[in-house]
Amino acid sequence: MDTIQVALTIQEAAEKTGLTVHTLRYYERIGLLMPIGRAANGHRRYSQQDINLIRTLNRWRQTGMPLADIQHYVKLVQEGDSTAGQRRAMLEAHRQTVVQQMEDLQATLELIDYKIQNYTDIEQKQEMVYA
Amino acid sequence: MDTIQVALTIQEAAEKTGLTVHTLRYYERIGLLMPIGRAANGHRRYSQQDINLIRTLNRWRQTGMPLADIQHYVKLVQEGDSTAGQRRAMLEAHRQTVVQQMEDLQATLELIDYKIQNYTDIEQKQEMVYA
DNA sequence: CCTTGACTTAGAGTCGACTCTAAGATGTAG
DNA sequence: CTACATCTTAGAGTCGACTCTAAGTCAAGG
Repeated sequence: MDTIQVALTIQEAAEKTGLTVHTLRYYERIGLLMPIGRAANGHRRYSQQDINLIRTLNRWRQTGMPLADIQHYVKLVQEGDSTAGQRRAMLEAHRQTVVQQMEDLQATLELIDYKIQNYTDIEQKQEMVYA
Repeated sequence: MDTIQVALTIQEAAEKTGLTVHTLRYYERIGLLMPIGRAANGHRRYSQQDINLIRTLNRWRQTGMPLADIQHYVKLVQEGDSTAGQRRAMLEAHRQTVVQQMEDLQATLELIDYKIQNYTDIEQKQEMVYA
């Protein structure tokens, strides 16, 4: 099987990942996403692997992992198999924060629903608790 | 029943709400949390109602509601019953973003677990997908 | 040949949300 | 009476994460 090696421009990569071209360059500058391949004229060329990595990083970012940590994670990935244990530890730590966030969101959801119910009650002439 | 009217200092309010005294003053300056009562000497005195409001706001904030929106919400609270509909609409909108966040977290959790499983497999001599 | 548009870099600017500092008032303990 | 803690204000500084600008390169179309 001969897989065609796609090589997206920064514009196309931006579309595929939901980031802006500015952000893609910024990520590269701070040491995330290194190294991105270049065309003969110096333009960036994003491989499918790059896109996959960026999509994964987006998930970490969306769930509150600081760029500094993501940076560390990517560095471990680049250092190869010997860092597998450390990466696994990072994932397990992040798993815990995600679980915690879900619990917080669940609690907030209950509060919101309780308050919405209060507003519904008010429409039936009851008194409202403050805020 | 005679409820004792507690009036906490800013220090005590900070302890009860998990914010710093700096943040409490900052929130007041930007028009959140107004008006906070004052002692004869000009020092802030936080009522139980203030503490309750701050705790509620903390939940909104922890779930990604921008301070500007929280500000708007508090303003509506202060304007009284006539704004109940608008407040309800805000809560319902925020409910949606919270639900969305939970879905994102769930998806990320699955990704994390999948990757952790990969690391477990690696320990049994399998190949790892990139990142 | 020249313009247009997509790219490049280094560096400056913005934004949200704090976080801290400086200078001064006041209340209590020794 | 004085030292110390705790408060007050206005305003400056920080931090994370972008976001934008300026100046320049380069390839393709008219």
